[in-house]
Amino acid sequence: MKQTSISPKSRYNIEALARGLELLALFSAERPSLSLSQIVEALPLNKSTAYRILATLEAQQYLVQDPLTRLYRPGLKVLQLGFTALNSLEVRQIARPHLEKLAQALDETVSLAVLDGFRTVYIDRIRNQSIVGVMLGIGSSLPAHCTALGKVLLADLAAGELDAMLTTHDLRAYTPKTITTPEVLRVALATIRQQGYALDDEELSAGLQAVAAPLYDQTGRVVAAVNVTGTTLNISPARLRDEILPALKAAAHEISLALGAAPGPH
Amino acid sequence: MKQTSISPKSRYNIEALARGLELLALFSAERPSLSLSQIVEALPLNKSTAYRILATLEAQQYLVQDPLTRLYRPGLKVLQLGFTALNSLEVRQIARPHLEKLAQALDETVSLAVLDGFRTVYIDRIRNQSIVGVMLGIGSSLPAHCTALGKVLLADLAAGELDAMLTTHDLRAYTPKTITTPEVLRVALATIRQQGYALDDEELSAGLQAVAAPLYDQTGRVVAAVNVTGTTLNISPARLRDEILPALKAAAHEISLALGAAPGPH
DNA sequence: ATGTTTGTTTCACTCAGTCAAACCAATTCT
DNA sequence: AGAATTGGTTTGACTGAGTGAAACAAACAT
Repeated sequence: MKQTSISPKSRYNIEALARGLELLALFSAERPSLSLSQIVEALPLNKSTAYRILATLEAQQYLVQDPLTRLYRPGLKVLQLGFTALNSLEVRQIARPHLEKLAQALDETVSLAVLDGFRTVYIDRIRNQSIVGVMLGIGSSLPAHCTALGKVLLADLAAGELDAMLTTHDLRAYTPKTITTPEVLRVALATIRQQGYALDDEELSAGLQAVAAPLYDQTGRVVAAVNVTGTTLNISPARLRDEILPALKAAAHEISLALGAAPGPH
Repeated sequence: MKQTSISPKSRYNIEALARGLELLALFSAERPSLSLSQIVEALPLNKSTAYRILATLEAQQYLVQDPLTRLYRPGLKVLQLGFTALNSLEVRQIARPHLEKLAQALDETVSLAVLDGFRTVYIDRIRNQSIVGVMLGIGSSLPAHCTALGKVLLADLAAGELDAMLTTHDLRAYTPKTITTPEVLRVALATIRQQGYALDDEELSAGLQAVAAPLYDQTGRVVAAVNVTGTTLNISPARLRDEILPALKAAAHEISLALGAAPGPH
């Protein structure tokens, strides 16, 4: 991402630590537990080095090892940390009650997300009881170009930032409707910027629809976004326009105010 | 557990990594963001060493630095990891629907926890809408001796394990009703073990009541515990005995079965 | 202006981290 | 059964990565 070629802070990188953190980051929803050998083949580490890293992570309770299978998985320390991270996001704290209100009023699932590079990271969600819908948990992420949330967040980037993103990430197609070219995306973002919301009509997954609106803070920058999701079945274009969109925009505006944004025609 | 007294795995400890992890663990709900100097005074680290560790953690997205205040706070990587940790706890996955059912039936807050050393760590919770109640989030922890959950979990420890705990942790009093001596605790745990549930009558906080029941897995060990909490106002002794306790025990039994425990008179 | 605090950078010394390779214990194959 | 394979644990020697002291810079308070 940032390439201050000559004097990056990364000059201070301490390798033993970096390796340990990389190892830790190997664990994911798909690979919740790993063996020493899996780790060694996934990372360019010597077996004994990996072993020592594991021992250290385990001693610190960042990992626990199942004594039978010898498999490692994230420990409670990680959990604990994760939640302090979550709670340190003040956007979330502030937005929470408004999201609840919105979700209740519409009886639909409402989510809150921030941008991390070119990815949309979910940081909160109030679900309705419908069976179908996004199954992604808090903390997980999706490419930004194919979600309403992502597009709203991208729309506020400086031109240069967006350019950088577009050269390093390609716009993978998830459905026939996914935006796959930089040109089309740029146009879409311009529209979104002026209309103050974004739509996702089956760009990520067939049958899935979403509307998202940006949240502004004191500085006038977009710091997060809220969306309402539903299936093509229970959200008609009419309902979306007449009921959902106004409620969403109102909620987003309220939250922005609570975040200290100047009242204005967002 | 095996104690090859002079050959603990900790011999493999790699210090640079350990220090980094300790630094990371400094962040908590109370101290969600820290400056370099705060860190240096909290840990036995040289300023420049701490600086390098911070740089490394930041490069790996484990921390982010507010460019204005220079304060560091946990990054999204940590969040992400935290949730994979949470989801890797299969107890939680399995218990979830039963907890929801229980919470709905009683219209009270229901929590799920595991034991970590001498602490009770909350790993899930379904809240009711009442204003008062435990304000602790998932991932946070409390001393085990003063909560119903904790006592249920302690009750299953081997005598030796409990002894070890009691010598290293003292039983801090949170209210006049808190159990503060090992002898009393041992007696209480024996009772709990045979009756299959634990009560907490204002042992942690005045006005707060809880009942907890253990969850068993295939091996017959207690792996987690469920509880129902409420205030002394809305939970009468009668209601507790006649309505809540039976429902709780039934739910716990169901979950245990789902975890593969042998059906039996728990 | 002057002192104080906090963050950044440099540098020389040495010990911590690394890799290769041996070792051991289970599995699986013949 | 023995042989071969796989995955985990342990050792030791070499050396560069990590360390602390101390100088430097910038921000802040007085």
